[in-house]
Amino acid sequence: MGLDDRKLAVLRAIVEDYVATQEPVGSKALVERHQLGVSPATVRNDMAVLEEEGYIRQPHTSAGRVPTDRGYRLFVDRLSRVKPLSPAERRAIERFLVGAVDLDDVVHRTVRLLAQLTRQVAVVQYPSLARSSVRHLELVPISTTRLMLVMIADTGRVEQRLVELPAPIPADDVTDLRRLVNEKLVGTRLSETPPLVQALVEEAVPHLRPAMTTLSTVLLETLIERHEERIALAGTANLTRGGLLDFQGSLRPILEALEEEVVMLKLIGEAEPSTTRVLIGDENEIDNLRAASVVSTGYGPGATSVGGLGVLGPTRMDYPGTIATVRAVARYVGELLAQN
Amino acid sequence: MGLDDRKLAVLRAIVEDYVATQEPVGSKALVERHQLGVSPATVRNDMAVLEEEGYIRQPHTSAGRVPTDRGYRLFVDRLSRVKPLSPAERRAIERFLVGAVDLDDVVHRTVRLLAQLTRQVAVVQYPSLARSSVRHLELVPISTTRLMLVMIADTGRVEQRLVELPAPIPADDVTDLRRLVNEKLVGTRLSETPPLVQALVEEAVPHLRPAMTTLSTVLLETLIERHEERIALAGTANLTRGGLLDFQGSLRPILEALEEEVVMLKLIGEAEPSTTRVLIGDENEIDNLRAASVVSTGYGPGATSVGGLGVLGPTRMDYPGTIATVRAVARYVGELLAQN
DNA sequence: GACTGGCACTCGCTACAGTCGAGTGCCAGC
DNA sequence: GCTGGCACTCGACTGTAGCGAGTGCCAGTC
Repeated sequence: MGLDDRKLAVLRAIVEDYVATQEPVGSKALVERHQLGVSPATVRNDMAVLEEEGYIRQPHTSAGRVPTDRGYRLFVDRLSRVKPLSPAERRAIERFLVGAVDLDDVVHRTVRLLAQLTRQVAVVQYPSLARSSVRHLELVPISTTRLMLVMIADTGRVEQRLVELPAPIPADDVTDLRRLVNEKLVGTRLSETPPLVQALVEEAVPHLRPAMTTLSTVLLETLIERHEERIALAGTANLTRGGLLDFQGSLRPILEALEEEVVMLKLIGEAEPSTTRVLIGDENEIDNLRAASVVSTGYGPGATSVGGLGVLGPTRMDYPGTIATVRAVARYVGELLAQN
Repeated sequence: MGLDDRKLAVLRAIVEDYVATQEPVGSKALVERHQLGVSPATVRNDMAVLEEEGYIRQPHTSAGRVPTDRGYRLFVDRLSRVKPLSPAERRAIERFLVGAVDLDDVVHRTVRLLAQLTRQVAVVQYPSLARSSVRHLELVPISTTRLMLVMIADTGRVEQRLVELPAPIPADDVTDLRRLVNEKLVGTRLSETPPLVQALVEEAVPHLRPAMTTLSTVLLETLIERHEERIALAGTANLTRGGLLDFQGSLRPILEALEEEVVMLKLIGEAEPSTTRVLIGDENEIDNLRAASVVSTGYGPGATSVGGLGVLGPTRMDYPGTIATVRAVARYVGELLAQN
């Protein structure tokens, strides 16, 4: 029911203290460390209400209180402001990202930076192929029956795939194929490409048709089936901070989830650059991550996202700081991509 | 000193039991579970000698014995045979690796397979560029002052790097550059390439020289500085098996080391395909891995290695089984590459 | 009516003592 | 050189007791 201002202040104080100390916080310690202007007894009454409403709980009778997932949620939604980054952090971000030589490098630097600043596990999705446009397609003959298809996307991503042709093909035909696919596909978004690829086969002159058919299959399979979404990870060692208290004693489910690219993609791959998503504990749909929280956002050169990034940590996490860092890093990465 | 056959048999029995049960093994249990043909008292005498020689130790007085790193070493060198793989394992390997569509896919499948079969952390190095030959170099114009350099190696590896030209360059010149670099470099081993790249610059006609200079710099930096060695990891969740006993309670140092590609490369990137290297605990030069063992070997299409692969786990590890699996997987991967 | 001080109560944590038993080292005897 | 026997060690476990942080409740005050 109506939580008055002081009760909210008590909840905020509990969250802040618990995040800082990792220990259940009691009424006495609370009034000592925060200017609440009331006595411990009053705080106790407030706590009782907060507990009844499900925002905090006691690990055992006669222990202090600990925020619940619901408590963190309220804290994040209504009680915290995004901390401005310190100048040192801003500098760290710039220094880290300047000098990246290519996309791989940008992604790797970003994920390490994020892990280091937040001291959590960081996840960065490579710019999604589905949201990229084709900049160029290259066909490199490997043998008479094999081509290497190299696709360069406007996001800087480069993907290659071996094409096994049904029959040997002369060099001139490769040139023709290359010209055809580039004419049709350069500049199109990959998600809108399938009908065009279809058309390519139909319009091809008869003697190119078999090769074009194989090529189109590879194109569709590789590029459109979102099969090729990739992620980078860093900072798994940070999971071991905070002893075994976080993650209810076992890192196993977390580590397992982190290795499943599909899972991670689902987790971080959906937000727009301007919004930041916070998933707290139980809100997470992935069972293995019920003891963890995820802060994620999208990034991209403009207002639309080409990929997601975020961090994963214990529910007992510095949300305001983490949110600020994740946002800032995403913005910098977006700028970096825009320069490209 | 002279360890007679029975003492060696006792050591073997201790290693086997300890690996299986994860508990210190006592003299009585030993004679019950193995046909040693002597009494516990005799075994105790043998154990005393083994302990004196540093092959086993007691966690505390009045506990059973546990092998030391030195004990495992002796076990691996003299007391164990490589277990033949079960048919099920062979089938698993084949099924897993058949159907890989490109090198990335091969590497990813391999590392997952290895993690799954050994139930340890698996590490696979991508085929080393230094040991690859150039199959083709492609230059794709991105803008008038930017080229994408794509290198395809005979191992299937494809690397790309952006080349920022000092001045705009017409399309015809790009064609010339492409022809020149391919003429000179295709078929050469990357480690032998530097002088050739040098020559390219010197022999270039004047108006191509600035572009060629930049290009050669990128070539040398990217491809030869072994900067681009890469690895794939899988099975970190396996570190949490065996509770907290392995790795003396903290996964942190291990996880940290695993994230350092340089460290991992040093660890697995040196053996020939025919040899298998086993590093046990303290033998490891990397401090963070003093509590772990590493089994690694090289793989390649022929008798020379193009990369390394291996697994990392607790010193308390099934060495014969792990060694067999690592070897078998390396051999299969080699065959797969040879077909290419 | 809201806040406060006081008080009895709960219960996890730590320390300590006692018991049990696996495992050892040693020794005399075969 | 092997064995059975025996005294000994010491970690693991159990039970008890005391401490103290923290609570809930209540009567009193502003």
